[in-house]
Amino acid sequence: MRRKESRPSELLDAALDLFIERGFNATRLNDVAQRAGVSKGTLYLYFANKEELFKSVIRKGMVPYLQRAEQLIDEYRGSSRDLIKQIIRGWWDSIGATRLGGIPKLVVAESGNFPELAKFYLEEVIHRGQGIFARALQRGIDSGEFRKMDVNYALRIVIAPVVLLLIWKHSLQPYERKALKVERYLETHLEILFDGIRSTEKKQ
Amino acid sequence: MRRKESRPSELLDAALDLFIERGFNATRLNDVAQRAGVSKGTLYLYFANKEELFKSVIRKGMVPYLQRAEQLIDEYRGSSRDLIKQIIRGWWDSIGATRLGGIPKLVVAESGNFPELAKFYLEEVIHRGQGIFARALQRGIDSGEFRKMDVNYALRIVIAPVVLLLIWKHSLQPYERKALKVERYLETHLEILFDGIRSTEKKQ
Amino acid sequence: MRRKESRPSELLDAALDLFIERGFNATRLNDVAQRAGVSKGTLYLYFANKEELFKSVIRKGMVPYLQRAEQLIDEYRGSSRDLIKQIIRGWWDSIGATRLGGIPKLVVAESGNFPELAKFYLEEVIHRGQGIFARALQRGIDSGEFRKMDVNYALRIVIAPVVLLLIWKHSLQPYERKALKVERYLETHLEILFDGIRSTEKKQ
Amino acid sequence: MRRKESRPSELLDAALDLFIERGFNATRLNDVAQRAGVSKGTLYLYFANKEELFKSVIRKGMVPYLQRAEQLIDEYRGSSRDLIKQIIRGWWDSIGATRLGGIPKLVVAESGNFPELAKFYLEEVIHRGQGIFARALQRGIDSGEFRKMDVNYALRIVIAPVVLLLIWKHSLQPYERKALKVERYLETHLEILFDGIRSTEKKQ
DNA sequence: TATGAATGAGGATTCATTCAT
DNA sequence: TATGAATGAATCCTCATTCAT
Repeated sequence: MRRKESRPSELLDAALDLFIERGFNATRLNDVAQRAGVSKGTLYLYFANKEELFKSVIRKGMVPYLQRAEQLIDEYRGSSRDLIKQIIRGWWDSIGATRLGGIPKLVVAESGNFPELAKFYLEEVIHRGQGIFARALQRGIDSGEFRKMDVNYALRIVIAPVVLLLIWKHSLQPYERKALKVERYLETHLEILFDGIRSTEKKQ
Repeated sequence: MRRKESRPSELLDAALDLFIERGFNATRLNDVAQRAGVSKGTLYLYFANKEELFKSVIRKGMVPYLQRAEQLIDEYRGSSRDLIKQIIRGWWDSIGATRLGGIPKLVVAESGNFPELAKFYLEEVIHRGQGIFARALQRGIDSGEFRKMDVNYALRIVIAPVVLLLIWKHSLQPYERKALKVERYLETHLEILFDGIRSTEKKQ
Repeated sequence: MRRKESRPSELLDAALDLFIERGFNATRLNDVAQRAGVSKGTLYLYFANKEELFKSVIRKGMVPYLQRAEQLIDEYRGSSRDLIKQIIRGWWDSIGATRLGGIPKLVVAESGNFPELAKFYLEEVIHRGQGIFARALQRGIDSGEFRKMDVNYALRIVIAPVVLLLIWKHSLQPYERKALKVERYLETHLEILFDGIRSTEKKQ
Repeated sequence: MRRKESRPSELLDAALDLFIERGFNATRLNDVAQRAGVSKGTLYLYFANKEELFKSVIRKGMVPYLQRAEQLIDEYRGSSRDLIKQIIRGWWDSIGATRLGGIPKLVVAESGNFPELAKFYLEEVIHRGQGIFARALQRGIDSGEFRKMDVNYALRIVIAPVVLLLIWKHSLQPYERKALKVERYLETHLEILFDGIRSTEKKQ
């Protein structure tokens, strides 16, 4: 079969599965090739080496969502509270609940071995994601919905439980007896959060 | 000739350093041995294989702190708010700011490859740590300091920012331009948290 | 679309360049194809495999000169000394100073891996070349110009410095600080040679 | 078996055999190890990689002879003609007729792939060897035995037939029907040579 | 004829583990 | 106990060759 265009995507798909399932080191290129239904050599037609394949997997996985989130925030008309809720829920639905949710853990695990990847991820994903939350928080402060705060630190507190949930799900959760109820987890987080950052100025 | 009793401890120390610095796979037993000042063969007198060494490193690292935290909570007499603050600050000071802080990231990264380790860590460290926060939160609810809530989920929200901070510090932080101010980060977290979970019943 | 007749020649040209530049093993068929402006597959339309291509390159390179040298000796009317001079100078000008000069080194280097090529080269090039010098020397002996000698050995002494010069030029010379003056080298060789083989019978 | 000291030498011996027999590329490290009676991994205890092994083989092979030749020339008391004869005959006996005789061809064949080796060989072997002949020739000129000549070029003519003989023996000779009589070859060379360079000044 | 995507055998290299000393 | 030389399984990567189009 000969299909140059669709190949890379198929290879990345197979690679994503295996990298998430086994990590970088334990993933055999042979297995990636087999899962994609091609031979080992074919991988090398599209990716210079294992490392480049890995980086491509990460790149392809995260960027699309960020674009959608940035668009949402540009167009949103409701309360900032609802905006943040929606971003987080959307995040979970399109990343967290899918295979892509394994990427953050993967990046964390391999950051030491791939400085270049770490930098790329930091700038193209983390900083960009932080920017989204910074804007959402600032929007709420400006509107009087949220109290004044150091946005750069507050945003980390907003994000942390969700990121850790992702990491958890792809590391220790599988060994846990009872499943975590994601819905309730996020709800608890958002409740505490919005109570914790609501504006107190005009409240009685 | 060194005392044989201290030998395993020296090996674990050297191994901890390297596992944290390079991860499990990239750590060469040769280097561990060298750093401990012994030969490669000697490692095998004390640990059956690399995997056992790794598990021992993790075991030794985390348990002592938990004991202290459990003791603190038994004896504490002040407000629950202060108790939680103290646990978190103590956690940071005795774990987060030391080499041991690298362990959570390490466990997360290798959990897929070491199911047994994952289970051990889950039960001996995570569950035990969660228990500490569960008790502290319940204490506050019982005393009317905190509002009623699902303690099992709330405790995760309490812990998440601190754990993620640890993971961050040992993964992507090193590639970040400007350092994160831990003090302010924790402060922001605690402020939002205590505002978010304070009891509203009797407040004016 | 190019004329099909010239295609093989273009391929051989490209191959010669690369074989001489990099040797047999280090020459990538991909590069040969690219340099000839065709695709890799096309090579296989004209040559069964890399080895056949290699042999064709060698064949094509050396044979034409030999024909000219044989013709020269048939027709020559001057002294044998001048004849030999002319053969050697012609050899250098039409082979040594061109890309073809790299062939002897190539054959020497790969002879162990290509017995068939070695045999071909031995018979079609070496023996034929030796025949030329044998005739030239015998001609001089017969005419009383040169002293009697074992022509089969003497011819090797005549040839050796020139062949080694070729090999040298394509192996270690490139790493040498100062260039060798070919003109003077050949001159020195011929001077010693003709003094060494001149007839002494009727002198003074 | 454990014998750190003698190991490298055994490995180099095995490697020399195979490199000469098959060339660099076609030599399998596996075979080298087997011939030396060790495992593949053991090779890497003593040589960083195949290239280093190759260079070590060359280094070890040639240097010892040069030292002996230099010593000979320092101490020699007879005629320059006999000195040169003795050097060449010694060269053949201790290098040419042994396994070591394959090294020049090897170096020539691989020079393009190993610039570093080429430079090393050029300086440590070729230049040093040329120096020996330069001194011997100059000695003869000074004593009036040889006529005046450009020593730097003449020495190459002296050496060429011997070097080419070595290369020949290890490349195309094996495919030749009848063996070359080395003795007569060298004799022929020396005869022509000494006749060609003898002093004519006072000779009657 | 011509293409170039796909193949897969083959080999260098690494390193956890063993074991004779 | 301690050593460190020796092992060899395991895997990434290359590239000549094939063949569907």
